Amino acid sequence: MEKLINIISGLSTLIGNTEEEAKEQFNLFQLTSHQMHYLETIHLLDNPNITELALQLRLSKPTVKVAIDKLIEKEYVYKIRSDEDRRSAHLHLTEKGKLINHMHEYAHKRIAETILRKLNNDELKTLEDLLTKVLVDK
Amino acid sequence: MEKLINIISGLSTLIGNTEEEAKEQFNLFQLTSHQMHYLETIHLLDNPNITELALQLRLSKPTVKVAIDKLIEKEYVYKIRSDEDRRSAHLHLTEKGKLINHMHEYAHKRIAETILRKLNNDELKTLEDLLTKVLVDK
DNA sequence: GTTTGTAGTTAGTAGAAACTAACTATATTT
DNA sequence: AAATATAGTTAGTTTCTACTAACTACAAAC
Repeated sequence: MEKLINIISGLSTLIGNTEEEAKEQFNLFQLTSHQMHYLETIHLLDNPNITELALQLRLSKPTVKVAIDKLIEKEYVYKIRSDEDRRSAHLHLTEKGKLINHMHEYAHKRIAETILRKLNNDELKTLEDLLTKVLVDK
Repeated sequence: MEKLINIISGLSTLIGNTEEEAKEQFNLFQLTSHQMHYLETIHLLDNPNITELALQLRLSKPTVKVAIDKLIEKEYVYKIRSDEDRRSAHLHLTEKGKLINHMHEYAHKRIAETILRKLNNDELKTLEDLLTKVLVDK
């Protein structure tokens, strides 16, 4: 188990650093880590309304409202009023807002490249199968 | 490559979520994510002084100084004045501050357990060998 | 159709987190 | 030894981040 934990630690560092670098690449356009987290959570929850977002982030609705207003102002997010419940509005990422996902994709691609550089075809196939086994149904 | 990227994405999510959960476990003792990042960076830089820490975090020295004062107050960090340059002081984590590392270790252990549950001995050995190959000398 | 509930907003406030400018104390350079 | 530079600190300010209380508009329950 000791060895496995060390490997996971290494993997965690590799992924963390690569994501960090990717953020810096994309960070040219001014966003705080908090604001990035908002964008990620909107993506994760698949267009939540303010109440759902506040719940997930464990913040009050006014706090989230103010933060979202700034992201709307900066054109990372827009609102669509719900037809089913006209009190409510769903949050969507603009193209600019979706860059946050591209950022993660970019990081993952870079890690994939590292792996491809280190392994031959057979090894790659084996690694994919094993990791798939690890990841299925959580 | 597509398949590999998806696997990495899954792995990244698994690690991210597990670290997140671990943080919540340990979060009983009041620390903001910013403050945790300070502790992690002090560990990463291996007892930096204020100037080095500010440089790494890309913040001004007064900002970092104020933040560190609070962490000292709360007994997560202490300072040792340098003998070589008596203007300077190095930052150290207290036992309480080192919990931040235990937190990561705890997350990694939990991931290891997930893997052990999914794979048999042969598969585990193969996975370890392959990932070791991926991780060596970056 | 009146009451009660819910989504979102507005206003006001408190504390945290960032900055610049200017200071003290120690080191280094000339 | 005087001038310059560097580490850390202090003071003052601005912006960000969070909250509660109270409001509007719509929905649901009675």
